[in-house]
Amino acid sequence: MKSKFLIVIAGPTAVGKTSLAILSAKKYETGIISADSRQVYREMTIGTAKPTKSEQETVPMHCVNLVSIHDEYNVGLFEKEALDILKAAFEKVDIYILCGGTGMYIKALCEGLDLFPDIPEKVRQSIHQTYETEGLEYLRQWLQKEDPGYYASVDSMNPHRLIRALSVIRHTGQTFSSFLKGKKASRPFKCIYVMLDQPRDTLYDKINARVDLMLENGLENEARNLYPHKHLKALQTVGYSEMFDYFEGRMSFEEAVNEIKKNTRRYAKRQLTWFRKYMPGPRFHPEDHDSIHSHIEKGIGL
RNA sequence: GGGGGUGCGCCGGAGUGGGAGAGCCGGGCCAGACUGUAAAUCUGGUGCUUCUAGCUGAAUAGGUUCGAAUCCUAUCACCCCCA
Repeated sequence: MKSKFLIVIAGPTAVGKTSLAILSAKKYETGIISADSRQVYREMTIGTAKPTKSEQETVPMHCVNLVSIHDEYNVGLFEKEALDILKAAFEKVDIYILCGGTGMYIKALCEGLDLFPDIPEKVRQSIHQTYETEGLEYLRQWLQKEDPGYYASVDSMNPHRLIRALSVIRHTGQTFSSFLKGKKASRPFKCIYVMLDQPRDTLYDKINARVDLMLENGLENEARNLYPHKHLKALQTVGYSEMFDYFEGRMSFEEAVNEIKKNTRRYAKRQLTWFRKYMPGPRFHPEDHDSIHSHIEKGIGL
Protein backbone atom coordinates (compact mmCIF):
# COMPACT_ATOMS: atom_id res chain seq x y z
CA MET A 1 0.00 0.00 0.00
CA LYS A 2 1.23 3.47 -0.85
CA SER A 3 2.10 5.89 1.96
CA LYS A 4 -0.47 8.48 2.85
CA PHE A 5 0.37 12.03 3.84
CA LEU A 6 -1.41 14.70 5.79
CA ILE A 7 -0.08 18.17 5.15
CA VAL A 8 -0.68 20.15 8.32
CA ILE A 9 -0.92 23.88 7.70
CA ALA A 10 -0.89 25.61 11.05
CA GLY A 11 -0.08 29.02 12.49
CA PRO A 12 -1.56 31.95 14.34
CA THR A 13 -4.84 33.53 13.35
CA ALA A 14 -4.77 35.79 10.28
CA VAL A 15 -1.38 34.56 9.14
CA GLY A 16 -2.81 33.25 5.87
CA LYS A 17 -3.48 29.56 6.44
CA THR A 18 -6.69 29.28 4.44
CA SER A 19 -5.43 30.70 1.18
CA LEU A 20 -2.31 28.56 1.33
CA ALA A 21 -4.43 25.50 2.05
CA ILE A 22 -6.70 26.14 -0.90
CA LEU A 23 -3.74 26.74 -3.17
CA SER A 24 -2.16 23.51 -2.00
CA ALA A 25 -5.39 21.55 -2.31
CA LYS A 26 -5.64 22.59 -5.93
CA LYS A 27 -2.03 21.76 -6.59
CA TYR A 28 -2.30 18.26 -5.14
CA GLU A 29 -5.91 17.77 -6.31
CA THR A 30 -7.19 16.99 -2.88
CA GLY A 31 -9.30 18.35 -0.01
CA ILE A 32 -9.01 20.14 3.29
CA ILE A 33 -10.01 19.38 6.85
CA SER A 34 -10.38 22.47 8.99
CA ALA A 35 -8.92 22.21 12.49
CA ASP A 36 -10.74 25.17 13.90
CA SER A 37 -12.83 24.99 17.03
CA ARG A 38 -15.09 27.85 15.96
CA GLN A 39 -15.50 27.48 12.21
CA VAL A 40 -17.27 24.15 12.85
CA TYR A 41 -20.35 26.08 13.91
CA ARG A 42 -22.85 26.90 11.19
CA GLU A 43 -24.19 30.02 12.85
CA MET A 44 -20.86 31.78 13.20
CA THR A 45 -19.34 33.02 9.98
CA ILE A 46 -18.05 36.56 9.87
CA GLY A 47 -16.43 36.59 13.29
CA THR A 48 -14.63 33.30 12.72
CA ALA A 49 -13.09 34.41 9.42
CA LYS A 50 -14.57 31.37 7.80
CA PRO A 51 -13.55 30.63 4.21
CA THR A 52 -15.99 32.31 1.83
CA LYS A 53 -18.68 30.31 0.15
CA SER A 54 -16.83 30.34 -3.15
CA GLU A 55 -13.64 29.28 -1.40
CA GLN A 56 -15.53 26.41 0.18
CA GLU A 57 -16.75 25.36 -3.26
CA THR A 58 -13.40 25.35 -5.04
CA VAL A 59 -12.05 22.36 -3.11
CA PRO A 60 -13.62 19.76 -0.80
CA MET A 61 -13.64 21.26 2.70
CA HIS A 62 -14.57 19.39 5.88
CA CYS A 63 -15.37 20.29 9.46
CA VAL A 64 -16.63 23.72 8.53
CA ASN A 65 -20.33 24.32 9.26
CA LEU A 66 -20.46 20.83 10.66
CA VAL A 67 -22.58 21.45 13.74
CA SER A 68 -24.86 23.96 15.39
CA ILE A 69 -23.88 26.18 18.28
CA HIS A 70 -26.52 24.26 20.23
CA ASP A 71 -24.69 20.97 19.73
CA GLU A 72 -22.03 19.59 21.98
CA TYR A 73 -18.69 19.63 20.23
CA ASN A 74 -15.16 19.05 21.42
CA VAL A 75 -11.74 17.80 20.50
CA GLY A 76 -12.73 14.16 20.94
CA LEU A 77 -15.53 14.46 18.43
CA PHE A 78 -13.24 16.28 16.07
CA GLU A 79 -10.67 13.52 16.27
CA LYS A 80 -13.23 10.87 15.45
CA GLU A 81 -14.80 12.85 12.62
CA ALA A 82 -11.50 13.78 11.03
CA LEU A 83 -10.19 10.21 11.17
CA ASP A 84 -13.33 9.00 9.39
CA ILE A 85 -12.95 11.64 6.71
CA LEU A 86 -9.32 10.73 6.16
CA LYS A 87 -10.07 7.04 6.03
CA ALA A 88 -12.54 7.61 3.22
CA ALA A 89 -10.34 10.15 1.46
CA PHE A 90 -7.23 7.99 1.47
CA GLU A 91 -9.15 5.36 -0.47
CA LYS A 92 -8.85 7.68 -3.43
CA VAL A 93 -5.92 10.02 -2.86
CA ASP A 94 -2.52 9.91 -1.18
CA ILE A 95 -2.37 13.45 0.14
CA TYR A 96 -4.80 15.38 2.29
CA ILE A 97 -4.60 18.73 3.99
CA LEU A 98 -5.31 19.76 7.56
CA CYS A 99 -5.56 23.48 8.08
CA GLY A 100 -6.29 25.37 11.23
CA GLY A 101 -5.21 27.23 14.30
CA THR A 102 -6.59 25.05 17.06
CA GLY A 103 -3.42 23.36 18.21
CA MET A 104 -5.11 20.81 20.36
CA TYR A 105 -7.30 19.60 17.49
CA ILE A 106 -4.24 19.17 15.32
CA LYS A 107 -2.45 17.25 18.03
CA ALA A 108 -5.47 15.04 18.57
CA LEU A 109 -5.63 14.09 14.91
CA CYS A 110 -1.91 13.61 14.34
CA GLU A 111 -0.90 12.04 17.62
CA GLY A 112 -4.16 10.96 19.23
CA LEU A 113 -5.69 11.56 22.61
CA ASP A 114 -5.94 9.04 25.40
CA LEU A 115 -9.30 7.37 25.50
CA PHE A 116 -11.71 8.84 28.03
CA PRO A 117 -15.29 7.77 28.59
CA ASP A 118 -17.91 10.31 27.66
CA ILE A 119 -18.78 12.41 30.67
CA PRO A 120 -22.42 13.49 30.80
CA GLU A 121 -22.87 17.23 30.77
CA LYS A 122 -24.88 16.92 33.98
CA VAL A 123 -21.86 15.67 35.89
CA ARG A 124 -19.73 18.52 34.70
CA GLN A 125 -22.44 21.01 35.58
CA SER A 126 -22.78 19.62 39.05
CA ILE A 127 -19.05 19.98 39.71
CA HIS A 128 -19.17 23.44 38.24
CA GLN A 129 -21.94 24.25 40.65
CA THR A 130 -19.77 23.08 43.51
CA TYR A 131 -17.03 25.36 42.26
CA GLU A 132 -19.45 28.29 42.24
CA THR A 133 -20.62 27.71 45.77
CA GLU A 134 -17.51 26.30 47.47
CA GLY A 135 -14.75 28.00 45.56
CA LEU A 136 -11.47 27.00 43.98
CA GLU A 137 -9.71 25.98 47.17
CA TYR A 138 -12.39 23.39 47.87
CA LEU A 139 -11.89 21.79 44.45
CA ARG A 140 -8.15 21.80 44.90
CA GLN A 141 -8.34 19.92 48.17
CA TRP A 142 -10.89 17.54 46.75
CA LEU A 143 -8.69 16.67 43.79
CA GLN A 144 -5.62 16.39 45.99
CA LYS A 145 -7.45 13.78 48.01
CA GLU A 146 -8.94 11.86 45.07
CA ASP A 147 -5.98 11.93 42.71
CA PRO A 148 -2.77 13.20 44.29
CA GLY A 149 -0.77 12.13 41.26
CA TYR A 150 -2.66 14.35 38.86
CA TYR A 151 -2.91 17.11 41.43
CA ALA A 152 0.86 17.31 41.51
CA SER A 153 1.07 18.10 37.81
CA VAL A 154 -2.16 19.93 37.08
CA ASP A 155 -2.39 23.72 37.09
CA SER A 156 -4.49 23.77 40.22
CA MET A 157 -5.30 27.47 39.87
CA ASN A 158 -7.25 26.68 36.72
CA PRO A 159 -10.88 25.82 37.50
CA HIS A 160 -11.46 24.19 34.10
CA ARG A 161 -8.72 21.64 34.69
CA LEU A 162 -10.02 20.79 38.16
CA ILE A 163 -13.62 20.53 37.04
CA ARG A 164 -12.70 18.26 34.17
CA ALA A 165 -10.61 15.94 36.32
CA LEU A 166 -13.21 15.78 39.08
CA SER A 167 -15.96 15.09 36.55
CA VAL A 168 -14.06 12.10 35.21
CA ILE A 169 -13.35 10.87 38.72
CA ARG A 170 -16.94 11.17 39.84
CA HIS A 171 -18.39 9.57 36.74
CA THR A 172 -15.98 6.64 36.47
CA GLY A 173 -14.91 6.07 40.04
CA GLN A 174 -11.33 5.98 38.77
CA THR A 175 -8.59 8.57 39.02
CA PHE A 176 -8.08 10.98 36.19
CA SER A 177 -4.45 9.99 35.90
CA SER A 178 -5.38 6.36 35.31
CA PHE A 179 -6.63 7.39 31.87
CA LEU A 180 -3.49 9.27 30.96
CA LYS A 181 -1.29 6.91 29.01
CA GLY A 182 0.56 9.66 27.18
CA LYS A 183 1.27 7.36 24.26
CA LYS A 184 1.20 8.65 20.72
CA ALA A 185 -1.39 6.93 18.60
CA SER A 186 -0.21 5.26 15.45
CA ARG A 187 -1.86 6.71 12.39
CA PRO A 188 -2.15 5.26 8.91
CA PHE A 189 -0.64 8.43 7.49
CA LYS A 190 2.39 10.63 7.98
CA CYS A 191 2.06 14.26 9.00
CA ILE A 192 4.06 16.93 7.24
CA TYR A 193 4.03 20.12 9.27
CA VAL A 194 3.92 23.48 7.56
CA MET A 195 4.08 26.05 10.32
CA LEU A 196 3.38 29.58 9.20
CA ASP A 197 4.74 32.61 10.97
CA GLN A 198 5.82 36.12 10.23
CA PRO A 199 7.14 39.12 12.16
CA ARG A 200 4.92 40.00 15.06
CA ASP A 201 4.09 43.56 13.99
CA THR A 202 3.13 42.46 10.48
CA LEU A 203 0.86 39.82 11.94
CA TYR A 204 -0.70 42.34 14.33
CA ASP A 205 -1.32 44.75 11.45
CA LYS A 206 -3.08 41.96 9.57
CA ILE A 207 -5.18 41.11 12.61
CA ASN A 208 -6.27 44.71 13.08
CA ALA A 209 -7.11 45.07 9.41
CA ARG A 210 -9.07 41.84 9.42
CA VAL A 211 -11.17 42.93 12.39
CA ASP A 212 -12.04 46.13 10.53
CA LEU A 213 -13.03 44.02 7.55
CA MET A 214 -15.24 41.80 9.71
CA LEU A 215 -17.05 44.90 10.92
CA GLU A 216 -17.57 46.09 7.35
CA ASN A 217 -18.93 42.67 6.53
CA GLY A 218 -21.52 42.89 9.27
CA LEU A 219 -20.03 41.38 12.41
CA GLU A 220 -22.19 43.56 14.62
CA ASN A 221 -25.36 42.27 13.00
CA GLU A 222 -24.24 38.65 13.17
CA ALA A 223 -23.43 39.07 16.84
CA ARG A 224 -26.81 40.70 17.44
CA ASN A 225 -28.58 37.70 15.96
CA LEU A 226 -26.58 35.35 18.15
CA TYR A 227 -26.93 37.49 21.26
CA PRO A 228 -29.83 35.41 22.68
CA HIS A 229 -27.46 32.44 22.80
CA LYS A 230 -24.58 34.27 24.40
CA HIS A 231 -24.33 31.78 27.25
CA LEU A 232 -23.42 28.92 24.89
CA LYS A 233 -19.89 27.57 24.87
CA ALA A 234 -19.51 28.31 21.18
CA LEU A 235 -20.19 31.97 21.78
CA GLN A 236 -17.36 32.35 24.26
CA THR A 237 -15.38 33.64 21.35
CA VAL A 238 -13.32 36.68 20.51
CA GLY A 239 -15.36 39.05 18.39
CA TYR A 240 -18.67 38.02 19.88
CA SER A 241 -18.10 38.44 23.62
CA GLU A 242 -16.94 42.01 23.10
CA MET A 243 -19.97 42.80 20.93
CA PHE A 244 -22.19 41.42 23.69
CA ASP A 245 -20.49 43.73 26.17
CA TYR A 246 -21.24 46.59 23.82
CA PHE A 247 -24.91 45.55 23.48
CA GLU A 248 -25.22 45.48 27.25
CA GLY A 249 -23.73 48.93 27.60
CA ARG A 250 -20.54 47.85 29.31
CA MET A 251 -18.47 49.57 26.65
CA SER A 252 -18.82 51.83 23.64
CA PHE A 253 -18.71 50.49 20.11
CA GLU A 254 -15.25 51.89 19.66
CA GLU A 255 -14.01 50.29 22.87
CA ALA A 256 -15.49 46.96 21.82
CA VAL A 257 -13.67 47.12 18.50
CA ASN A 258 -10.38 47.84 20.23
CA GLU A 259 -11.00 44.98 22.64
CA ILE A 260 -11.65 42.60 19.75
CA LYS A 261 -8.35 43.58 18.17
CA LYS A 262 -6.48 43.26 21.42
CA ASN A 263 -8.01 39.91 22.33
CA THR A 264 -7.33 38.57 18.86
CA ARG A 265 -3.68 39.56 19.21
CA ARG A 266 -3.55 37.80 22.54
CA TYR A 267 -5.17 34.75 21.03
CA ALA A 268 -2.51 34.70 18.33
CA LYS A 269 0.11 34.93 21.07
CA ARG A 270 -1.30 31.88 22.82
CA GLN A 271 -1.37 29.95 19.57
CA LEU A 272 2.29 30.77 19.01
CA THR A 273 3.13 29.55 22.50
CA TRP A 274 1.35 26.28 21.84
CA PHE A 275 2.96 25.72 18.45
CA ARG A 276 6.40 26.54 19.79
CA LYS A 277 6.04 23.78 22.32
CA TYR A 278 4.16 21.07 20.45
CA MET A 279 5.19 21.73 16.88
CA PRO A 280 8.83 22.53 16.62
CA GLY A 281 10.47 22.64 13.24
CA PRO A 282 10.84 25.10 10.42
CA ARG A 283 8.64 28.17 10.13
CA PHE A 284 7.57 29.58 6.79
CA HIS A 285 6.43 32.96 5.66
CA PRO A 286 2.89 32.41 4.34
CA GLU A 287 3.86 33.70 0.89
CA ASP A 288 7.08 31.80 0.57
CA HIS A 289 5.42 29.19 -1.61
CA ASP A 290 8.67 27.88 -3.06
CA SER A 291 10.14 26.94 0.30
CA ILE A 292 6.83 25.56 1.50
CA HIS A 293 6.33 23.31 -1.48
CA SER A 294 9.86 22.03 -1.50
CA HIS A 295 9.44 21.24 2.21
CA ILE A 296 6.27 19.32 1.43
CA GLU A 297 7.81 17.44 -1.45
CA LYS A 298 10.80 16.53 0.63
CA GLY A 299 8.40 15.16 3.24
CA ILE A 300 6.55 13.12 0.68
CA GLY A 301 9.82 11.83 -0.68
CA LEU A 302 9.64 13.22 -4.20
C1' G B 1 3.99 89.14 30.70
C1' G B 2 2.40 88.06 36.21
C1' G B 3 0.80 84.43 39.98
C1' G B 4 -0.17 79.40 41.55
C1' G B 5 0.10 74.08 40.97
C1' U B 6 2.14 69.45 39.17
C1' G B 7 6.45 66.43 37.51
C1' C B 8 9.13 58.54 39.58
C1' G B 9 10.62 53.23 35.82
C1' C B 10 5.84 51.46 29.05
C1' C B 11 0.86 54.11 30.34
C1' G B 12 -2.95 55.67 33.98
C1' G B 13 -4.24 56.05 39.20
C1' A B 14 -3.76 56.07 44.52
C1' G B 15 -0.41 57.18 48.19
C1' U B 16 3.98 59.28 50.85
C1' G B 17 5.87 64.95 52.27
C1' G B 18 13.63 64.35 55.73
C1' G B 19 15.33 57.78 57.29
C1' A B 20 13.85 54.84 49.59
C1' G B 21 10.31 51.06 47.25
C1' A B 22 12.66 49.82 42.02
C1' G B 23 6.39 49.37 46.74
C1' C B 24 0.64 49.21 45.79
C1' C B 25 -3.86 49.05 42.24
C1' G B 26 -5.44 49.03 37.10
C1' G B 27 -3.99 48.83 31.97
C1' G B 28 -0.70 47.66 28.03
C1' C B 29 3.13 44.52 26.52
C1' C B 30 6.22 40.10 26.96
C1' A B 31 6.70 35.10 28.45
C1' G B 32 4.67 30.54 30.06
C1' A B 33 1.01 26.37 31.23
C1' C B 34 -2.77 23.51 29.22
C1' U B 35 -5.49 15.42 27.28
C1' G B 36 -12.81 16.61 25.58
C1' U B 37 -14.92 24.57 27.04
C1' A B 38 -8.70 25.22 23.73
C1' A B 39 -10.84 31.84 19.75
C1' A B 40 -11.82 28.68 26.20
C1' U B 41 -9.25 28.65 30.88
C1' C B 42 -5.05 29.68 33.95
C1' U B 43 0.06 31.50 35.70
C1' G B 44 4.37 34.56 35.83
C1' G B 45 7.45 38.77 34.40
C1' U B 46 7.84 43.93 33.08
C1' G B 47 15.15 49.75 35.35
C1' C B 48 20.19 47.20 34.93
C1' U B 49 23.53 43.10 36.37
C1' U B 50 27.50 38.18 37.18
C1' C B 51 19.84 37.54 39.67
C1' U B 52 18.42 33.34 47.16
C1' A B 53 22.00 38.85 45.78
C1' G B 54 23.89 43.50 44.17
C1' C B 55 23.68 48.25 41.53
C1' U B 56 21.40 52.65 39.59
C1' G B 57 16.93 55.53 40.38
C1' A B 58 11.79 59.99 41.78
C1' A B 59 11.75 65.94 35.13
C1' U B 60 17.19 68.23 34.48
C1' A B 61 21.46 70.63 36.99
C1' G B 62 23.16 72.22 41.48
C1' G B 63 22.71 73.10 46.90
C1' U B 64 21.42 72.26 52.35
C1' U B 65 21.79 67.68 55.46
C1' C B 66 24.78 62.28 58.86
C1' G B 67 20.68 61.23 55.42
C1' A B 68 16.52 64.26 50.03
C1' A B 69 11.34 61.74 45.82
C1' U B 70 10.32 65.01 50.19
C1' C B 71 13.60 71.32 51.96
C1' C B 72 16.23 75.42 48.86
C1' U B 73 17.94 77.64 43.92
C1' A B 74 17.93 77.60 38.69
C1' U B 75 16.19 75.47 34.18
C1' C B 76 12.64 72.62 31.33
C1' A B 77 7.70 70.55 30.44
C1' C B 78 2.57 70.39 31.34
C1' C B 79 -1.95 72.32 33.80
C1' C B 80 -4.89 76.32 36.12
C1' C B 81 -5.86 81.51 37.16
C1' C B 82 -4.98 86.80 36.07
C1' A B 83 -3.56 90.07 32.13
